[in-house]
Amino acid sequence: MDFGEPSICDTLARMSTDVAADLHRALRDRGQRATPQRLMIASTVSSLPGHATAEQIHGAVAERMPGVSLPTVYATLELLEELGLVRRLASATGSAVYDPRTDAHHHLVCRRCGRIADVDGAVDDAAVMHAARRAGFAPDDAQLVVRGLCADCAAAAQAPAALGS
Amino acid sequence: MDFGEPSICDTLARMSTDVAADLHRALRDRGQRATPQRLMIASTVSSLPGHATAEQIHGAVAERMPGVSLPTVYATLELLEELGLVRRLASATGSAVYDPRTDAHHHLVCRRCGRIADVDGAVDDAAVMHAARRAGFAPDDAQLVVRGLCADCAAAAQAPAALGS
DNA sequence: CTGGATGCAAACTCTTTGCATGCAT
DNA sequence: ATGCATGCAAAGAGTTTGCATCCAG
Repeated sequence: MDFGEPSICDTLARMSTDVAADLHRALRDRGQRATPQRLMIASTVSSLPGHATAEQIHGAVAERMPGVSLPTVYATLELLEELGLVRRLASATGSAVYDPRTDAHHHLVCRRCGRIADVDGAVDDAAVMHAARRAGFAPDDAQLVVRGLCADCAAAAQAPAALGS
Repeated sequence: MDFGEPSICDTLARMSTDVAADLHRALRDRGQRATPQRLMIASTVSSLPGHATAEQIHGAVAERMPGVSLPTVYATLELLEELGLVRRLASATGSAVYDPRTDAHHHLVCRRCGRIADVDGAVDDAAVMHAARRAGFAPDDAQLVVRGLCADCAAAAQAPAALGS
């Protein structure tokens, strides 16, 4: 339980110590290695303002740790998803997005630009969850996906030719 | 309003007349062409028992109308989605799936095999919809996505080594 | 007739895999 | 020292695009 060894302190100094330490311990428990890349990717993801694609995460990581490869980012994101530190969302527009929020929340998906935004609010899903269990399905969690137009696209749709000012 | 012309009757005879006739009229209203491929793809999609990938739809269509190309299937599915006859779902496992059900319903997504199943039931999403509008989002509809394990995968997870009868 | 739709093939994007090197343990 | 993780490159899957031909209107 001694984390005083400074072998990775150069790396830790540039990332959120909490996330890195938690991940380090979680990986130890699983018998996996706490590499600087993994710690940095986890730290970067947890500090994201919102959702991001693998490529965006790769770019953000590369700013502070050049040389990290995209396959490593994918592998680490898969690992972080198994650990419950990030959630992968299937985007309608090609690339998957990763959500650093692990608490219960819902999503707004713009049908025009594909952007995904978080939205909070209580949802009564008891009837559906009950129906799911009756069908033999073992639910982990449920999220509401609201399709529609984001504020920008709604404005663009109402004034498609008014591009002035 | 005279649909008696038998120019596409050979095709119509092999598909649901209702869907084909409805699509024919909808396309006419949009100034687009009612080709045999489009009518057959629409008919095939509407008769699907559940969700299907573009490739599965292509295969089903090819059984009754050989020679239809995959790009045409994609283009037609995009057209049908615009017309509201089918809904494209972003699958977690690579390929997108198309849902012939256009009424309000919800989905069970297996985190292990990726299968998507329908589930019915009322969901109270008023709070989230209100929060969405307050954020400037213009919602079209909302569906609940329940993640978990399907019956098959739950059984496989509980008895990973017991493969006997 | 005429322009939109099709079929073919190739391009394109995103993601995963194979293998040699390197580093955490 | 040991073997998992990395980086590179290439393969793979799914989807879209370009263009010549064809057919619905």
